Amino acid sequence: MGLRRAKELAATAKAVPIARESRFDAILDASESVFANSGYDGATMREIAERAGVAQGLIHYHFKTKDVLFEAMVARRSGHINDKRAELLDGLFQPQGTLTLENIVEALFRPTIEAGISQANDGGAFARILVTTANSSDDRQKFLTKKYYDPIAQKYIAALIAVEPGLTRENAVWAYMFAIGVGMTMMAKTGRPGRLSDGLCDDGNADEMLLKIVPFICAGVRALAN
Amino acid sequence: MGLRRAKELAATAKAVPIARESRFDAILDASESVFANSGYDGATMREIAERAGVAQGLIHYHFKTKDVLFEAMVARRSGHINDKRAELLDGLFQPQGTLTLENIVEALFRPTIEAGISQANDGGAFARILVTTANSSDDRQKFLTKKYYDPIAQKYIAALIAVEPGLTRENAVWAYMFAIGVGMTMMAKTGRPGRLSDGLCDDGNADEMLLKIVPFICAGVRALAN
DNA sequence: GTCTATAGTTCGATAGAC
DNA sequence: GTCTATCGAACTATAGAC
Repeated sequence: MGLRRAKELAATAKAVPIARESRFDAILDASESVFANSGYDGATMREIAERAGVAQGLIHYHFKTKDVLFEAMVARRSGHINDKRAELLDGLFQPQGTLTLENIVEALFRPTIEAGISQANDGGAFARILVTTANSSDDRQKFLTKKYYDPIAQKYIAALIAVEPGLTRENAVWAYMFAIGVGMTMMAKTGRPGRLSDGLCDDGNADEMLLKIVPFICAGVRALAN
Repeated sequence: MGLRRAKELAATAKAVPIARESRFDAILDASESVFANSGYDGATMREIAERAGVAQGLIHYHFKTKDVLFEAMVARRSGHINDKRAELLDGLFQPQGTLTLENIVEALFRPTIEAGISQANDGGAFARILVTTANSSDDRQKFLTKKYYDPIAQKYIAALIAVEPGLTRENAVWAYMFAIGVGMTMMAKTGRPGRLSDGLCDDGNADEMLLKIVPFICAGVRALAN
């Protein structure tokens, strides 16, 4: 039952195990890298089918339309990433956790980074989708951001206020948006940092970047919390 | 001589006066809003023609291909914005100027903001293009970023080091990239800040946002300059 | 569930009248 | 310079055999 499974995926947004190698999953994997490299409109069903090693017709059997495929792909991986984010954040509030601004910011980005690295086919593909999705004014992407990312955003905004009581709610929302903006430069993997620095900076190395990003964001947040 | 004019536009990247109302300019104006709302692949020549109030064939007479049109549009406005940026930055180094980190960051963003606001047809359209262009891994946009935005980026990176000698070149490049990332959240106009804050934040108000962004970025830069 | 073949649509670009 | 009309290619989606 292909299409039903795809719709469940999109409806629940839960952490469906990202396992290989049914053709169904191969299509979703291929979607990630093709959509990431070409955008929604630039991507073609033919290219996705080719990359997945299946007939084009099979994609329509499983997902019916390109739109459904796109949302199913976002749902599968964002469910996984955001569950991890929520789990890390909740852990910081537990008695054995250490609720600091630094830990919050790290919890915000690490799941995305690790999801990108652990991808077998194309490291960072989904991160690039996440980036353009979260920051697009396109209606489709606005809808998906609202559905899959706004709820977890609210949890992080509340956490920022918890560790920095000086933050008004307004400033906390700005701070969260700015943090996401900074994170984009890490996740987009444009190669621009390397180009601008004659190779000193490497936006392919997520751990090194986290070492720069976390202090940058934390200082910025505190500047808004006076 | 339409196409020649378009190619000169793309080749020089100079501040061509943004004047209306030849059909040539009407096409460029329409391109901005259509490309901004739909992306390169999502935009259609038909929609641009309709928005410009001209026949579709006329676009091809002036610009030959969609690719040339896109670059001509980027060239026209980025030339204008980046000339202004360079002028503001150079002014800070003059005897009568005040070279501070805050002033540098403000000079970085204000021309883009004002270009967005002063647009008659669709405020912020070009800012959205700039955002996706500068942060895309797409080959076309990578090329345009390199051609139109990397030179001015180097000037700003040098300025950051000038005011914050503690910055290594590597950290200065990261700081610049992060600053651009933060600026995106301001320029993309997704409406997300308003949604997340129940209307407290308004990403349509550029001046209010600058008041939040400048302290955030300056604190972040200084955190990397120890 | 998976494939091949193709229908139906839309798009970028061109031709040619004015 | 500007328009109308249309070509040829590429795309999404469907039909039907296996």
